[in-house]
Amino acid sequence: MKVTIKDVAKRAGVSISTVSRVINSSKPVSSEIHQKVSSIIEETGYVPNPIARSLVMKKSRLIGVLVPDVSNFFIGEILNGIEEIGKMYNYDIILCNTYGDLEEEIKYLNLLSAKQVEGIVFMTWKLQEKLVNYISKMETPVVLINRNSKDLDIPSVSIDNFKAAYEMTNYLIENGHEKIALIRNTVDKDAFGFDLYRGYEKALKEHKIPIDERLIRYGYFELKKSYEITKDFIDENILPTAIFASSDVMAIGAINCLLDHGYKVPDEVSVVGFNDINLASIYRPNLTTIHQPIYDIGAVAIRMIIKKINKEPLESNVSILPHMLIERASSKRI
Amino acid sequence: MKVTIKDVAKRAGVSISTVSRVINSSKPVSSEIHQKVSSIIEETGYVPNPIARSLVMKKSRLIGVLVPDVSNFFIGEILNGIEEIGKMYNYDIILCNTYGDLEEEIKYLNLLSAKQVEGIVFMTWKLQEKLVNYISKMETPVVLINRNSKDLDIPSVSIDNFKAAYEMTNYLIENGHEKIALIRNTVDKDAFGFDLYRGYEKALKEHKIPIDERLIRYGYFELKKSYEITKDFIDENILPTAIFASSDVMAIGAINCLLDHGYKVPDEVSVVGFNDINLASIYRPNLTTIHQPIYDIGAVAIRMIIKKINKEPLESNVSILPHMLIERASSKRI
DNA sequence: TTGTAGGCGTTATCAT
DNA sequence: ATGATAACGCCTACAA
Repeated sequence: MKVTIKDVAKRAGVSISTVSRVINSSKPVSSEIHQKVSSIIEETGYVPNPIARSLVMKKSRLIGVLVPDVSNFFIGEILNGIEEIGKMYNYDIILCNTYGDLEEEIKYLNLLSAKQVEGIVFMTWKLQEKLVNYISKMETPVVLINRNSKDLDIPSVSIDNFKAAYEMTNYLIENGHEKIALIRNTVDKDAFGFDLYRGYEKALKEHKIPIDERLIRYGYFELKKSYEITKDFIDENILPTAIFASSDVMAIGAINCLLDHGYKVPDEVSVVGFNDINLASIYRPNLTTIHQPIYDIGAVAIRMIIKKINKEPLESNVSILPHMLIERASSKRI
Repeated sequence: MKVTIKDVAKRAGVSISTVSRVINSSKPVSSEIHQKVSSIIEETGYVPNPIARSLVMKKSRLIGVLVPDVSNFFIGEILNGIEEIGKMYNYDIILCNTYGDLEEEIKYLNLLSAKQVEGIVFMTWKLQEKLVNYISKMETPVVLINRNSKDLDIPSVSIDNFKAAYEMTNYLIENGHEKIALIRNTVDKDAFGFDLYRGYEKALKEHKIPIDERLIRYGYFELKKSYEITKDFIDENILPTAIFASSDVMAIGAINCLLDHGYKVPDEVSVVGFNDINLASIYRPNLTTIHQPIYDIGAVAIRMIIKKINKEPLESNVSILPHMLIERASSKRI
């Protein structure tokens, strides 16, 4: 049987209030009683029941984390940041996998707030409007990951995807590329990575390079799809000199396809990615990519949610973290 | 303000017990009252407070998951299995990152059981004896992942690492290799992967191939270390014809080194891995490796812990899942 | 079938 | 400084 505060009180010959006081040092307790109670807590191995505590305090010290795929390379690194900082503030993390499915997301959003989590860190591939409305109405504070939601009033943290894509496209152009394919995530405006398209477009326009719609395709976050797209470029005989993939994984899909079909990377085709997941520097050739401070994204997100929980003001509703273009072996000047 | 069972009772003009009964269908309720209460629950959006419920039921419907590194490729895939099956049984997952540090592990083990989790899925790189003793004494049920603990009375799930390594070594030998390096994880007997060494040894012995201690090194789970080891083989002029790494990631470290130094894989050196993480078939050359049913390992583990929670008997204390040697492009006959 | 009341383990507000 | 006691929201004998 678990020992409770009552047991301790009884054995110490004091009231439970006193025991509570020494546990929480919420009010002064005479040092001899403090001694006694402490030693009894020690010997009985008493630990306060956090559930009972939550009930009266109305605080669960739980933060829900909703992600579309735990095993995703990018997300795993973010989770590290979330978990570590959460623990630092004495919060535990409840992890939920949504598969990016809208219904699952709403279901879990409900479930979590019913479970009395104090806040929710939310990440998804596609932030549909329905979801935004839903979240805005929730009482539990939510922060979004990897979403520039200046227009929304939901706090969020991410890099400046638009600018990063703009820089990457410029980099390719400055290295002599004109036929630059873009492998986007999805068609949807509300999907993760839409800003990349805008950045790409702007760079091309500024350099007066006409946009070739045939070179803009959708990889749906999948390595395999990206592989197929690249194969299509080959088959359709429109292989560009550079491929800009919206994620490192899709960049690798493209490179794999190229290598499998006898093309040299980067000698014949430059391929660049986005995110700089660990894999980007493990894979050969190393990926030229946009470095995101992935761990920090998680860390900042959970810090924001904790601030929201404590009703502290956020410096800014959207936190934009710095990115960096990293040139490695998968791209070259032509 | 959150609506409680009292509010519902009041508005329905019944007692809270009646409301409780319709929520849990624990006892018969006349259909008209049932109607009424239901509709009020509907319109108020009442949701039972799981914390209050936990307190009286002494069940939190929470399962703790302790892993050494969330962002590890192998672990991410396991988490998918854990999360999905957990949800299926209406359990939530509390995720903790231990970094494989003994003190952290013990700390979290305590923390979790204090948090009233009903069970714990535990994974670590090094299962020190101290930890085993500790776990055996815990009241909260624990199941170990990826550990053949026939000798322990702690339930566990994994593949037959010994047999898998034996098969892999045999495979290499049958393909003409005699100089086979083994990149182990760590020196420790209690570390994850010790059985691989035994399997390797047995295969060599059976084929009367003398064991060359210079070819057995320790990569400590790290790609970088494995890279360095391979570099050492080159520098010391003892590069074998085959390298058997205890993990896919370390196999990739070895291959990267080989490629960087102008060696052809698999033409000059065969390199094989272990685990078959997603990356194994993404990386080029594709890795010959031991396939583990990674998702299932997580799924089985959580099923076991749920059985333990419900005090149902386990068919077996150790669950050994099937593995498979997958031959891909990183190895060849010589 | 329905309601009353006690209890789950804490914290917090009163008195004392 | 210490001790009763009332919450917190829910479940469950027991009574009616």
